[in-house]
Amino acid sequence: MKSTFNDKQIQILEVAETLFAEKGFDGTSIRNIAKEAKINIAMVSYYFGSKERLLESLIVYRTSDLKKQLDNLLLEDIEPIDKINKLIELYINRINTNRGIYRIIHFEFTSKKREQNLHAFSELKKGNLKSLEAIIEEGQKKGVFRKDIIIPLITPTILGTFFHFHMNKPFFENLLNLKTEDLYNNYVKTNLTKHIQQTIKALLIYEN
Amino acid sequence: MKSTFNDKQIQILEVAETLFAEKGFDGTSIRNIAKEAKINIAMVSYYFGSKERLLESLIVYRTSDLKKQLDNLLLEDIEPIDKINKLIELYINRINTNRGIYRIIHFEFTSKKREQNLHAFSELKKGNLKSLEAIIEEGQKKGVFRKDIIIPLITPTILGTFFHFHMNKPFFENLLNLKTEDLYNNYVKTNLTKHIQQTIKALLIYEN
Amino acid sequence: MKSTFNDKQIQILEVAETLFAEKGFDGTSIRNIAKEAKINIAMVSYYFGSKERLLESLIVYRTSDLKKQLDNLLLEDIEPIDKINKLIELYINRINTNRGIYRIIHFEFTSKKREQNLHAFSELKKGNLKSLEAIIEEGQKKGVFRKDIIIPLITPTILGTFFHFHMNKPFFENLLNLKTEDLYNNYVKTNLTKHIQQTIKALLIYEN
Amino acid sequence: MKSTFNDKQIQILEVAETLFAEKGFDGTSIRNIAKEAKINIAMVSYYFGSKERLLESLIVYRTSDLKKQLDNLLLEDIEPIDKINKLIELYINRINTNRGIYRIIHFEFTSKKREQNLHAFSELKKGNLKSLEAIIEEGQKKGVFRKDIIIPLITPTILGTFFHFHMNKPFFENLLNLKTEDLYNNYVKTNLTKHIQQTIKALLIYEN
DNA sequence: AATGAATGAGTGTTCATTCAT
DNA sequence: CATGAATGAACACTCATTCAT
Repeated sequence: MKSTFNDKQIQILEVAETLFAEKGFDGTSIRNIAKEAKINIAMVSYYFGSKERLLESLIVYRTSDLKKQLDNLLLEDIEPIDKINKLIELYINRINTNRGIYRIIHFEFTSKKREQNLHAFSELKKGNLKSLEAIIEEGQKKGVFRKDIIIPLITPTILGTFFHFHMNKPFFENLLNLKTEDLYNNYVKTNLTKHIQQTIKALLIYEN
Repeated sequence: MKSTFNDKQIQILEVAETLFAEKGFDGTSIRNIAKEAKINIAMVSYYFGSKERLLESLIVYRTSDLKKQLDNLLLEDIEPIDKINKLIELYINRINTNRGIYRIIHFEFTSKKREQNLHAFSELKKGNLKSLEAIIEEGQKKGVFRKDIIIPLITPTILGTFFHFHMNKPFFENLLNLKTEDLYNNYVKTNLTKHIQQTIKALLIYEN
Repeated sequence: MKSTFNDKQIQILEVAETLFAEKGFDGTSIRNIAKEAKINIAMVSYYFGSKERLLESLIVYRTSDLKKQLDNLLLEDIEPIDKINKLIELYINRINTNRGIYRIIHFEFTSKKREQNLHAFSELKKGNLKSLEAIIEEGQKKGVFRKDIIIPLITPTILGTFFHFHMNKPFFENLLNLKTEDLYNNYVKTNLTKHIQQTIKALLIYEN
Repeated sequence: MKSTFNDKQIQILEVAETLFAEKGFDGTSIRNIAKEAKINIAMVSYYFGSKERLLESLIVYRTSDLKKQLDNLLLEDIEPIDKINKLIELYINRINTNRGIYRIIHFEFTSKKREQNLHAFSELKKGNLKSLEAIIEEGQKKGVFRKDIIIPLITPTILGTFFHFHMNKPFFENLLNLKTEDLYNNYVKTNLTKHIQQTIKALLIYEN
């Protein structure tokens, strides 16, 4: 799919992403965005119609290629548990790289106020769940995963663990002595990812 | 600790809690609060100094007795795994009952903008972690828990799972057919709690 | 009835009256009013809620005592034709003195956009019509007025003639050589008033 | 006079007429016009120079043939009073048919802000007055009209009555039970026209 | 101790117009 | 000749806070 956003729109979207992530949607003013992006205040309304629709555009802009990545993963010829591990890695890597947008999604699309706004976003979540179901059912057929799994609760554990860690970044930076951004990122990519993979594996495989 | 808030302050705090939870801190105006609480607009500044300090007061007001509950749990004479299960139950029950404040905490104290504001809140988190460490170390000594656990990552899994579920309430209500508030609450108290307990148990006990 | 407007509100109302009359409602900005009245821009919203409601308040402020004047006239012990003449004089004098508000009424409350807004204003018009009907029916009973009068069309002739004259002030000032405001006002009070009185008298009395 | 407006200009003029009549000049934006007329926003400035000059063009476009109609009337071989009646009918019919433009004229060219703008419009009014004078002087010479008439005040009575009625359309629709546009138009063409004709006749003929 | 009045700064949005192409 | 892109200024309105009483 070809992006429908032009250069200036992308510039605005990226500045908006940063600011929304830092200060929240309501905490960011169009003037903030305009100043940071060095564009005229009127441009946001001009290009996106409204601040609200800028947010929607931002979600579309950032999530449009996730589905493709998931589909590719599903087709790989590897064991189910490895698919799960790769899926976790993919999620965490994606979110950690695009921290901004996922933080925004996490914040802004959970309040009653905005929940109904983004049909596209709800569809994304359904698609993600479908992919996960496919993998787990494959594992169940092969007899390696337990059969009494509540699949929709897996995603909250994967994403929730990461988000809670990330949302409390300053706390964990301090606690785990992750003084630089690199140390933090490295911890996420190794220890945190591994923790989540272990957790999910334990849940999927071992008796309780 | 004796509460230092008078009746009117408490009235304001409770209205603020509801509104902050519904619309976020920036999305809630002092006017909203004043109108809802049927008090004068100047009262908020008068009683709390500023909107920001109202938020801080709110955190203090709502979290001051959590520590006590945790301490009591630690002293109970039951198996470590049961303590963990009770801890999970306590957390989820507390958060689910006081959704407002935890949602606020989750939202407002994770952004760069406000992270440094609440020393007290950081202390709370450290205290919580200490309690969890105590239980797990007890289980490790007794030989029932694995020794290679990264304890600080347990909390993100417990709380993150719950939060992610709760943040996507509309999505899961729809997906799991939880049409009423009662059905939703019941699902949280049974299925979701059990899912988290199983997850943590699997993680703490089984080899990987 | 005691006015419910305080000094500052009255100050705003009077400035608004002048500006709305000169430039129309849409042509006048809250900034214009604030600047002219030397008050803060926020005061208009603060005192009246919105620009629209400022206009409503203005109508109420200026028309609230007209009914009383009409009632007094009805009770006078004079001939019907003299009552009509006095009514015309009263109308013209009132409108000419309060040109601003009547110009505004004439302009702003005739467009579809705002017609329904002011119930009070519609009631005023009904009351005026009632008074006129009372006088004319009295004259008809006394046998001095013709019986085939369409009473509701009298008001358009009285007010319409005046308004059309007034709306084309510059044209008539030039045509009739009314170089000063005094000359203009005098012409209205004598010649124009007399013209309208003659017109209505001729209509009410003579056969066609 | 050959129209100097091309098709696109005429399209813009006609949309502008409708919108100006409905919402006033200041209440109508170039965007409104462009959208309604399905043309580019820049077209208005491009074709007419500015929004103000679009209004002027509109007046010219719509009033350019009135003079001709009046001249024809003057040359008819009928009694003066019949000429007056025909003149009234002509005016009301014209205005009622082209309500849009006359409403605009009535609204926009009477405020201080714009009065001086349209020389052409002032000339139109002078021409109209000349025609009326010609008819009345003819009647006076024939001895059928009174000699003490202030001719310039006749027009305000004719047009003013109609306008006041029309400006209070909703009020009279309700009062006179004119539920459909047809009923309203019919009332204007019969009752209102007749009322004005009677009024002017009474004024021109009967002693006071 | 409590509050109504008031304010300057800021909000998102729309305005008429310009200009490069 | 025509227009999409762009803009600075202005719009009505709301903000958190202050202050005299």
